[in-house]
Amino acid sequence: MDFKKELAELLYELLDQEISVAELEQMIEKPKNALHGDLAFPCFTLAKVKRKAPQLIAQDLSEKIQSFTFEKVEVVGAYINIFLNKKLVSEKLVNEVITKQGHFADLDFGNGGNVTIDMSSPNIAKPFSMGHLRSTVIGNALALISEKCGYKPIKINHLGDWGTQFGKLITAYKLWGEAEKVKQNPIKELLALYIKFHEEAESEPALEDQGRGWFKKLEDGDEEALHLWQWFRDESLKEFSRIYELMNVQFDSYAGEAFYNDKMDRVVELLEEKLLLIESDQAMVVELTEENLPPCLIKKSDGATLYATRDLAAALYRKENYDFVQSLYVVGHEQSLHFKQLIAVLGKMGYDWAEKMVHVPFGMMLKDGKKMSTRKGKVVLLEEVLTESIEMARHNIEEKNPTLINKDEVAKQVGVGAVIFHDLKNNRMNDIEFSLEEMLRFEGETGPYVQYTYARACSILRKANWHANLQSPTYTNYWDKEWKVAGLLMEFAPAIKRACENYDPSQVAKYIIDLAQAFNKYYAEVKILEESEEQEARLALVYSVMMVLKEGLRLLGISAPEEM
RNA sequence: GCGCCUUUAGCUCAGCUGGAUAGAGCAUACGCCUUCUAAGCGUACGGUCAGAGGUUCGAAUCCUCUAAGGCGCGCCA
Repeated sequence: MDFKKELAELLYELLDQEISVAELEQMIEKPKNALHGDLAFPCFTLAKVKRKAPQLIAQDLSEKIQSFTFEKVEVVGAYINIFLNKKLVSEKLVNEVITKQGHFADLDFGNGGNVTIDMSSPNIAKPFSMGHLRSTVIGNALALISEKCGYKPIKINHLGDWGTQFGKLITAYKLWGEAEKVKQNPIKELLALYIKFHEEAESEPALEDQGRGWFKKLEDGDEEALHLWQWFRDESLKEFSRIYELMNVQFDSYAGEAFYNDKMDRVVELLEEKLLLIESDQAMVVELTEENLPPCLIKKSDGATLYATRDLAAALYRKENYDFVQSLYVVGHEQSLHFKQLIAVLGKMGYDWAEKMVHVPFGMMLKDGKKMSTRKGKVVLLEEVLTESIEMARHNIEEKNPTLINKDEVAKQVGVGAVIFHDLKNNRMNDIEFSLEEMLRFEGETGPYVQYTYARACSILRKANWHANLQSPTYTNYWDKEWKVAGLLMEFAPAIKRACENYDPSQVAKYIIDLAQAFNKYYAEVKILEESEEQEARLALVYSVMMVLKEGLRLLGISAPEEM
């Protein structure tokens, strides 16, 4: 179903095999303006090789291009504009969707290779903020997309369940905490303690030392410290799982930072063996001057380990356990340097797989133009946002479709879908200014818009009592009005490929918006349920759109209600 | 100071490996439900693609510099 390639092969022969098919394929483009056809071949570059005016070359070539696939070949200036045979192509595409259904646009370049995805990774004893939403939602979409491309994703929730903040938290709890209050409202209470610690520490610097002290005890296996830590962790996980359930995100592993506690000595030993570890101001570091990077800190002066140490241990563990062909880290871009260092250290250790590790950075969620800070209590809680969004969806249902049966379920799908889509529709590097209003917008380029389009398509099929028939029907009509929609079906696979290769789910989001827009225009223009000779073909097209929208939403981690 | 990222319509953003008059959504104004879900569709309005050089037949896209904003730069993660 690759018309670009077909054209390239044709041109290859016409141009006396002087330019490779691959190169020609590169030169063929998709015109922005529909008046310019479906494929275009600019002849400027050929002018040099052929030593002939590009317009003449275009004219010359156009006369020789003949194929059943192309219904019209036009020359405009130096461009050859090619119009695909709408009927042939549309029918091919629609029939392919009907036969493959959800597997339409499946790709196989992943070759079954394992891809570990480090994602979500909220911090224990802290609320699940909007910031964590990005990592969760992007990671989940990347997992689904890479699976669609033939990889085997392994989603790892690298929980922030270790580190000096636990020392601080234990200190705070022992000073001001009450067991009852924590039991009643764990995250809120623990967060309050954490904030209080930082407030007090500003005037009482000794607290910081106490915090470090308690963390050291924790690392050394002090019973009281361990007990409190376990308790904080359990309560937090309970709260997180509620959110994951709401968003329909599952993990293959919850191995967080604490999991690597007993695996770090080995890293330090390996570094020593390879003579990479050197002392600097009583701390142990790996110098990265050759790589033009600041040194990577492996051990603090008090002997305690650091983030980098744990991530090295995690990388080794993942390589040994999953033998990944790619290892993704969906982590905010403020940690870019850390990952550069991490990869550089692994490279210095002689692991060639270090280059298979990819930091997938994303912009920050801002509040009033500034980064949200847990310590200052300036966070927006994801659960509250989701709850509001669901309520809003519910409200809309009551207003627009009061007779709907499973209102709660649909409200959940739409509300959550709005939040996820809002996060995924733009380039992940953009910072997002948090705006509840924006997030709860259900019109225009939004998740609910796509879901709504899907529901409309479902509704037509339901009323027509149309079911996919694998007999590969033939259609007698022409596909003029349908062309914009049908032609878009062939863009689905390329969009998925782009999304996978660039770790960019927004490619899929943009594609389904385009398809939904095209379909809604068609829907307004053509009364599909009106009896007509084209009806069978039209219903098949509606089915195709329905299928692709559903699959596109699925790849983003969004479910599609059949009615809303 | 050094490094990374960002800058396109009033706002939020697209623009795939450079190609034909720079596209959506929101907002604003007007229009379209006795007929497939109006969470929709249409029309209008809206642009020195931050600025300056350069490469090219051709630059929002590539290179250099400048400006503005963000993030990071050894014992936090």
